[in-house]
Amino acid sequence: MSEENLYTFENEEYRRTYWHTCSHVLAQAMKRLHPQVKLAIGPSIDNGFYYDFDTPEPFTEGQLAELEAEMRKICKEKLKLERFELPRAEAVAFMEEKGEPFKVELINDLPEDAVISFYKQGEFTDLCAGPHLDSTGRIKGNAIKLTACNAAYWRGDSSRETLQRIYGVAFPKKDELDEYLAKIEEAKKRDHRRLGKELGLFMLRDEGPGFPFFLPKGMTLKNTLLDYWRKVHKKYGYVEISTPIMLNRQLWERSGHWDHYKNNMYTTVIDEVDFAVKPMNCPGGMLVYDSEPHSYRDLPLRVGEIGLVHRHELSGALHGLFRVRCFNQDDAHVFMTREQMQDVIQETVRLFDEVYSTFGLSYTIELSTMPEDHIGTVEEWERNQDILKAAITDMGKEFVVNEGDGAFYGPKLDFHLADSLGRTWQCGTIQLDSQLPERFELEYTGEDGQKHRPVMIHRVVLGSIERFIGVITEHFAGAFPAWLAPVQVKLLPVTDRAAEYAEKISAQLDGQGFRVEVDGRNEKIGKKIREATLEKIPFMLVVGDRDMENGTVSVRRRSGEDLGAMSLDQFAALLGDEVKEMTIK
RNA sequence: GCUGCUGUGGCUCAGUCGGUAGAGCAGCUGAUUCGUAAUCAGCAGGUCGCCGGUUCAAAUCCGGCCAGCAGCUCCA
Repeated sequence: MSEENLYTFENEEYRRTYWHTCSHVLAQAMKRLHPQVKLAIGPSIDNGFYYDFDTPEPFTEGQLAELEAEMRKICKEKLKLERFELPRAEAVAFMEEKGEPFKVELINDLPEDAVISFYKQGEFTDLCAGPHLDSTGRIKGNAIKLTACNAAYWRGDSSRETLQRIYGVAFPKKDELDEYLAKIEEAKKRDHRRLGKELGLFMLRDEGPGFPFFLPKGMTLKNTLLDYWRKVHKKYGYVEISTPIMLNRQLWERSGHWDHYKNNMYTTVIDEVDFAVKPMNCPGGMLVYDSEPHSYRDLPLRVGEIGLVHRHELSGALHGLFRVRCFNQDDAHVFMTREQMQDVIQETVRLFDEVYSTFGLSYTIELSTMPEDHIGTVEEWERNQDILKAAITDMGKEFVVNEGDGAFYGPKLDFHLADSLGRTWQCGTIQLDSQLPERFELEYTGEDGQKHRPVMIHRVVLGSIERFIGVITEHFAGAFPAWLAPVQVKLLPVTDRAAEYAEKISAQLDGQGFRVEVDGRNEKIGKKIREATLEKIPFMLVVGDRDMENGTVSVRRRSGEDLGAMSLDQFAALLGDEVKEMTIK
C-alpha cells in the first residue's frame, strides 16, 4: 500500500490519529479563548473525539461556535506538531509551571519506567503518548463540528471533580461531515421512545418514573415475543416456573443481596418483618430447586422464569425502555455438575445465536471479571473465568475483557446489542455462580450415591423484555416483520358499500390466527393507505366494488409495493409464509 | 446521584420588550361515497410541569421541587 492510500479516512488508525490531533486543536483553542481553564484528557473515540476541561463556569453549547472558529484558525496556521520527552521530575515541574494539576496527577500515576512524552503545536503543549498528524494544517477546518458539551467526572470517578467534556467530529471533507450529521438526524427518527409513542407501544408517566406502561399494541408485541421465547426454550429443554415478587429479608441475607445489592432494592415491612421486592429471580429459583431431591440424571436442569424485577436505578440513568426501574427478565437458572459446565455454556451461546439471528441482530461479547465487592474466593473466581473464556474461545467467538465488572456472585459473559445511534446495551448475559448453590446448600445425588453440590449459571437472552423491545424497535425502525407486528393486516374498504365485505374478510383472517384491523372510517382510500403506512402495518388490503364482485382483496405492502388483486386464500397463504420465517428450526 | 439544557390542549409546535394563550393533526358534528400516501365545513378542548416570590399585571423575570433530554456514574 502506498503512503497516499494510507492517508484515506477509511483507515482506522489514521482516523483515530486525525481525531486525536483534533482534540489537541480543541484544547489549544480553549486555552486561547479561556486561559484559566485546566486541561484534563482528550482522546479520540469511535465516532470522533472529546476533551475534558475544568472550567470555572459550566460551559454551554452556545459557546461551541466560537471554539469551532478558533479551531479553524489553528488549522489555517498549519502549526507543526513536535514530540519531545522529559524525565519524570522535569515533566512534573513543566506541568506545575503551566498550572495544570490534572496533568501533574497523570504524570505521577504513570508507571515507573514510562516514557513521558509531550506534543507541542505553536504556543500549546500537551502531555500525550501520541501519535499525531505532523501539522494542524492537515485538518480540514470547516469539516470540524463540536457536537455536544456535557459533564464528566475526572477519571470516571463520581467522587472526584466534575469536568466539562466537549465532543466533536471531524472529516477530511465538508461533504462527509454533512453526510454524517444527516445520518445522525435520520437515526434519531428510529429512537424507540419516539416510535413507541407514535406506534402506541408504551408510555412513561411522571407518576411512575422508570416504570413503563404497555399499551395494547406494545402488549401484543411483548406477548408475541414471549410466545417465541417459550417455543425456543422448550426446544432447548427448559421448564418454566414463576417465583414471588416479594420475599423476606432472611432470604436476601442468605443470598447475599441484602449485603451487596440493598441500595438498589425496594423494601417494605409486613407484619413487622422486613421484605424486599425482588431485584433478581435467583433466590426464588434456589428455593424451587431445593424443594425436592435431585439426581445427577436430572442434570443439567434448565429452569426458566419470566420474572418481574424492580431495581432502584439512579434517576439520571433512566432511558426510555433501555433503562427502567421495573422490568421482566427472561431469566433461567441451569443447574449442573462441574463436568457439564462447558457444554452448558456452549449450548446457551447456541441458543443466543439462534434467537439473535431470528431478529437479524449482531452482538459483541464482553467477559466481566471479579469486582471489588464480591463473594467467594479468588481461586473460585479465576477458575470460573477460565471456564467461560475456554467455552467461547472454543466456539471461535471473539470477546473483550471488562475488568472488575462481574456480578457480585460470579463472572459473566455479556452480550451487547447496538441501538440506532450505535450506543450498545447489554442484553444477553451468562453468569457463572458457584456461590448461591453453596449458600443455599443445594445438592444432587451422584452416580456414587453420595450428595454433591451442583454449580449453576444465571442467564438471560433478551435481557429484559422491555430493553429488547426497545432494541428491536430501533433495529426495525418500527417496521416489525409480519410475525411480530402488533397488527399484521389492515382492511381498507374503499366506500361504505365494502364495509361489510371488509368485516367478513377480517373475521376470516382473525379466525386463522392473524392480527387484523378494519379501517371503517368514512375517509378516502388515499388517507387510509397513508395512515396504515405510517402505522407501519405490513399488509393493507384495499377492498372495493371490484373486489366484492370478484371475491378478491387488493394487496399492498407497507413498502408501497402493489401486489394486485388475489383471492383471500392466496393472501392467507402469502401471509402465512411470511409469518413462518421465524418458525423454530 | 452529578453537570448542562428543556417542560404550552391527546400529538407536533408558535407565542415578539411581562398586559391572564394560538396553529396543524387527532376528537366530535355535518356534508361528501371518492380505488392505492392527507375531502370540505363547523364545534369543542389549555388553572402554559408543580409550589412560592417580584410586579398594578407572569406562559414570559427570580427561587425551590418534579419529570424529561444529552453525557458522566451505574447496569438487564
